[in-house]
Amino acid sequence: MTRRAPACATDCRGLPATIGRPMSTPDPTSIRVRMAPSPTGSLHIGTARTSLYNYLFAKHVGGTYVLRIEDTDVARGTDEWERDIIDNLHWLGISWDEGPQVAGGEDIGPYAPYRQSQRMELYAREADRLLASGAAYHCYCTPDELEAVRHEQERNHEAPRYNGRCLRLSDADRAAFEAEGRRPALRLKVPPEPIRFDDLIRGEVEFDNALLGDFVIVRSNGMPLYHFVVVVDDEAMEITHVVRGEDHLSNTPKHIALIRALGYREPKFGHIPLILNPDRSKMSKRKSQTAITAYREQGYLPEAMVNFLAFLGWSPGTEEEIFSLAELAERFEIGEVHKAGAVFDKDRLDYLNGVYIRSLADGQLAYRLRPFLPDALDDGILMRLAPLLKERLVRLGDATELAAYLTESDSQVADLHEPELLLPKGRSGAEVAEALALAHEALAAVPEPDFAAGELEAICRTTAEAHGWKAGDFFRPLRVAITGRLVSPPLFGSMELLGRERTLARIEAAQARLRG
RNA sequence: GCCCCCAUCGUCUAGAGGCCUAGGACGCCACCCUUUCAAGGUGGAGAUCACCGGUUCGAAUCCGGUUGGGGGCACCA
Repeated sequence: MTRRAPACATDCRGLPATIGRPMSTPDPTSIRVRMAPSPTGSLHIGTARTSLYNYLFAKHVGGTYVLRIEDTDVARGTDEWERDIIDNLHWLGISWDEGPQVAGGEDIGPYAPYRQSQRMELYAREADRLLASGAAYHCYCTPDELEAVRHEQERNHEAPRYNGRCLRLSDADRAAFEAEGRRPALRLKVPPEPIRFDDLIRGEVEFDNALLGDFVIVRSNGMPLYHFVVVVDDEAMEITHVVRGEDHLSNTPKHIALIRALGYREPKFGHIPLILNPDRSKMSKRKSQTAITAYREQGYLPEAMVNFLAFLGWSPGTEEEIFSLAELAERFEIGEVHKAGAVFDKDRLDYLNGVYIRSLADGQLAYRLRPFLPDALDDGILMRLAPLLKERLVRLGDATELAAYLTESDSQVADLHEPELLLPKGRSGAEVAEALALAHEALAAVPEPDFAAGELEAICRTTAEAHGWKAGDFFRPLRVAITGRLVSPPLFGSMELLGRERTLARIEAAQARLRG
């Protein structure tokens, strides 16, 4: 329990009551949104932000937030990723009203199950309906045949789309294919009509479905495909607003075609801008760090991450920039979301993380630092260490290096530096050895109980001054001797934490190094 | 290739016809503070609002085009 990463900072299960709006206002026009991650990898930054926007939208309007696991492609390792996704969403403080609350756990909500792999019957039934109504038809084309057609089309500069070969198969043709052992895929007969919809973020958008071609909705092995399944589930779960990434914008006309064929009610769509790599392409693993876990492991705070993510593509229209999750939910308007993509600016995340770290109370910081520091440092030390580190942490993980001198042995620390590192500019080894001797003498005179930062600083300053040393120059060799580094937490606090005995021993060791 | 979306400092953005000789933040550069590094303070550089045409007394803001960027066009999700 001691080494676990910090749990989500807020109540994971729901927003604090301070949100200013009753959470479960029974509204007849009740808004239902969903997040449908696919457990094919660790929670992605983009997925996290889409989840966040859905969450903020739902909370803002008092709607219901559904988590649905898009595990159509039941592959190995799915459970692991599902766990990762749920854990990290919780870590961010994002909660949902319906869906699996715990990885592998029971689905909670009136529309359960919320895992697609468990809803196959429904998909099969809906597919049959489409087939029966003539809105969909069997296609016996093989992948090779399809590819050949595609190549042909490319050569002729035509749009690469299905040529409708199987649209009018005779029973004899079908029987022949079946006899060959071919199993049919199911294609939607896409009506060649213009599709327009009013995007929550972009306004009116129009596509021409005549350009689409009949797409496959159920594979020849019986597995339903994504476009079909989302539409069926969204209807079944009575989703009213589909808020998703812009990469789905051009998929929307397919979905609308499906919705019409199935006789469903059309939800509102909102397509949020993509998060971009520094080169402005869609943020990808290849070019950026995309796993939320990776940020968590480095010691980014969930509050900072949420604040940062929320502002990639949205702003409250004021110059305020620090917002808690609850405050974001209060302010967030889906219609204010930008249309253009936003580059993931790590410098800005770093800055925000620093702001949040500095705003933490010492006890909170100590608690959150726990997973990043060795067990050898007990809670008492952590409490005293926290204020020393607070001003200089960008990530919690940076504490590891800053506090390393505490757990390293005296000889390790000595080995960390060349003797030259001890020398301030313009000072010789002999002079510095002299200074260390003076410091050692002065510090040795401080009895154990008085060995505290204030006292140590006073003594060292007096000593430096008495011997014509500039404070900075006098402190440098001490810092290097004690921490083995040129950069450290404040010197006297560091000494105090190290303790009298080890402090003196390290100064002696440094003196020895200068001599030898 | 086809379709769709987008376009304000390097980055995130404010701006919804006159308040803009375009504001803030990050980053960057100075200086101050200072025991290192940070943090903090002060100041600075940085955007002819992609470009070209309209509309208007007046346009970053409205319209059209161009260019550029992005996304999508699978028996992946």
